[in-house]
Amino acid sequence: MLKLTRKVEYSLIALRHMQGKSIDAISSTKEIANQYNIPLEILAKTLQHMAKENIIEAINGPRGGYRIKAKLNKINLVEFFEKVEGPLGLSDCFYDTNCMQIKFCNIRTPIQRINNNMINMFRNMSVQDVTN
Amino acid sequence: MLKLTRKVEYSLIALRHMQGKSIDAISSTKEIANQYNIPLEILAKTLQHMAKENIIEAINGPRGGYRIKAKLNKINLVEFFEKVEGPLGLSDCFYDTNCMQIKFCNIRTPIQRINNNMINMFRNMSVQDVTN
DNA sequence: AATATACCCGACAAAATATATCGGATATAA
DNA sequence: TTATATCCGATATATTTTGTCGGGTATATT
Repeated sequence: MLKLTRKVEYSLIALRHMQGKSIDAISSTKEIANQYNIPLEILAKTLQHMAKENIIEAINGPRGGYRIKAKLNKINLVEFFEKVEGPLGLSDCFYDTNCMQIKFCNIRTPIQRINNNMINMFRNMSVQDVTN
Repeated sequence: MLKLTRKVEYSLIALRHMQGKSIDAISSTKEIANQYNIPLEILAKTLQHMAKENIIEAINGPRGGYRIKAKLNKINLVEFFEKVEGPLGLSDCFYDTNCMQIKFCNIRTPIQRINNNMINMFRNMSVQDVTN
């Protein structure tokens, strides 16, 4: 409950890794996977995903890899989490109306207040706050 | 990612239900399950668990059920979540040292800061803030 | 042009977690 | 005595997360 996924963690590890290099240095999947002991294929997927979201940029071919593309201090953690993992919320019912209990539920409003607090907290932090 | 479990939600729904009654009124599992459309057996487990944690009190026999035992304004949400679901943290590595990546990890400290923010947020809210 | 390296990507598989069910027990009011 | 309600371990199902596989495309280097 209330955990980050590995995908988010791997993404942050990779970004922090790239952040530690000069601005246009390139990091390959293999390099990062080896250094942080992350399964190669999973990390590959994760990086491809971030590339699609324009957080990083892919360079093909031998000597290829990735480098940071976005301004990490301009992306807050809610945006980042949603780019990597999809909709964010303490309960599905805040972005998906398929809950069978919704019409009986007596805690939706109070939970929503907590949810707003959580969202605000994450909105007040940038990716760079984590990767720096 | 970052979701409450049904168990926590059912617990809160039940507490709020009881909170709406007079102090020593008794609510049965069946009554609550019916009213909020919750599977009976799951709710039963959930209530038994809360009873063991002394949040509510069980009354056996016919016309039995549960009533609130603890001061809900004295239990913060971290305590509550941990009573119901166990240890709380954005990553396992903050309460369990079994992560194979821990010695390579470059984001543990920054994530821990976020984790502390989240914990503090939940610590500043009582169960009663939700059930009232 | 051939080759080797690295990204691309959908489909699949395994593992972990969350959710739900079952069966038989005990307690107690009526 | 009976019916109702809690108690509780074991098991089953569903969902989500995590990891794997196979065959593709792009490009630097030789």
